[in-house]
Amino acid sequence: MARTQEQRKAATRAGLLDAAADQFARKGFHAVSTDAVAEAANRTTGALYAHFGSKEGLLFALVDDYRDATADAVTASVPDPGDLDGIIAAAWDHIIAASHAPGSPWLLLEMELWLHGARNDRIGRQLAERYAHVRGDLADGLTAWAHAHDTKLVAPAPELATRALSFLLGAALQHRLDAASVTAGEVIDAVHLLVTEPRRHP
Amino acid sequence: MARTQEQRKAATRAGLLDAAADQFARKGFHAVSTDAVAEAANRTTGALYAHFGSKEGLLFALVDDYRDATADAVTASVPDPGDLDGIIAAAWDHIIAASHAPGSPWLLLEMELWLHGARNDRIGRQLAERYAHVRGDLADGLTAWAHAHDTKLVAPAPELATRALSFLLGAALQHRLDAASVTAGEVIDAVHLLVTEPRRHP
DNA sequence: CCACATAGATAATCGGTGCTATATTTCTGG
DNA sequence: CCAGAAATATAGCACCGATTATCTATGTGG
Repeated sequence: MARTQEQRKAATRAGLLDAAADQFARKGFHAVSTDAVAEAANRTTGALYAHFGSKEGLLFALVDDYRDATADAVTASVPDPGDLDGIIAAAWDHIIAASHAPGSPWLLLEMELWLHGARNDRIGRQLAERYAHVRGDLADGLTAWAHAHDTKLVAPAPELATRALSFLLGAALQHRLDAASVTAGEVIDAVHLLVTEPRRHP
Repeated sequence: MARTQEQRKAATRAGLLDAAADQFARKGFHAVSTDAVAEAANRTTGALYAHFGSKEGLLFALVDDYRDATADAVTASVPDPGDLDGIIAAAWDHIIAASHAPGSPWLLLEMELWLHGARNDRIGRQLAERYAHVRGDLADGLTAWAHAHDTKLVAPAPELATRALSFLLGAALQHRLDAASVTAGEVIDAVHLLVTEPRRHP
């Protein structure tokens, strides 16, 4: 096990952040003890405090990492930009399902962090950047799609991106509480409607 | 002060619930102590525990009350069913602004409770009912509007209600982190688009 | 190999918090 | 008015959890 110090450090840091993400998502920041996070990462609070200084520092680091890491995860998971409905369906799947690790409560962490962002300026700014980044990627995807299909977008791409993201988020919230209340088909229809030229004439 | 016991009790209960709603919204359930809630209501933890038995009991009661109280607040706040854009604008204002008490973090409480609902079956069911109720009211409003204007809705009213609610929620989330990222006009346009027959000129 | 530096583990402190047992105030029925 | 009941207050306990010194292990440069 001749790991370099740097590797060791990075591994613990990553492990702690992963554990924190998981626990914070499942139980909420304040309901999770530093011991619980450390134990889940097979480390101790000593390591945690050496890395992050405080429990809040752990949260800040998590938000930072989170912003950089998952920013383009949604858009990257999209298969190919051929079929718009396919893209929407993939995005929807990605949001409501755990995406990466099965059972990982993605949406829960998203909302947990959103709440902290709404209550803490520093976190709020980080998240705002993150959302802006996601919208940017989405907007790029839309313009690329429109270009590839020789279609004109009904509104500026950034606005359409905001539209799509808004709808997907809100639908996911409702879906989580009552899966029957929102079907994938309805989501696809609605986002399609928000983004494309109306097919019918007045 | 010859208040009857019943009045006293009811007032205390209401005061505690109000204080809990406010504090939970601002800081989060686990970050708020029972003492803090009691003090904010000018009572003591003795009264709190006599009424709700436990801190979690207070949360349950809050969710219950919340469901019944604010269910039709959104739809009731709508001025008159004449102008659809006006209705949407009012709903949007209601969601992003504090609605009732100025400065009351409505959306924060909404999301705080949503998180607890996603983590706790009992709360989740309550909230699911609440959301269903809101959608129901919204759907009724839409059918009434369509009827009054002799228009046909593009899809079944319940689906349109889900659409509108989805978009409004998701837009509110983004708006809270970055007010500039979502404008009222964009919201109105989008919801309009989701609900009405496509038309090229106003 | 060996001193040093760095990463991580241990264990104790200390304030805070949920909750309970008991006292006190406030109403009600006679 | 006055018991008894109901609503709320008071005080304190038992525990937990964030933080911090301090100690041990692990890699590193000479």
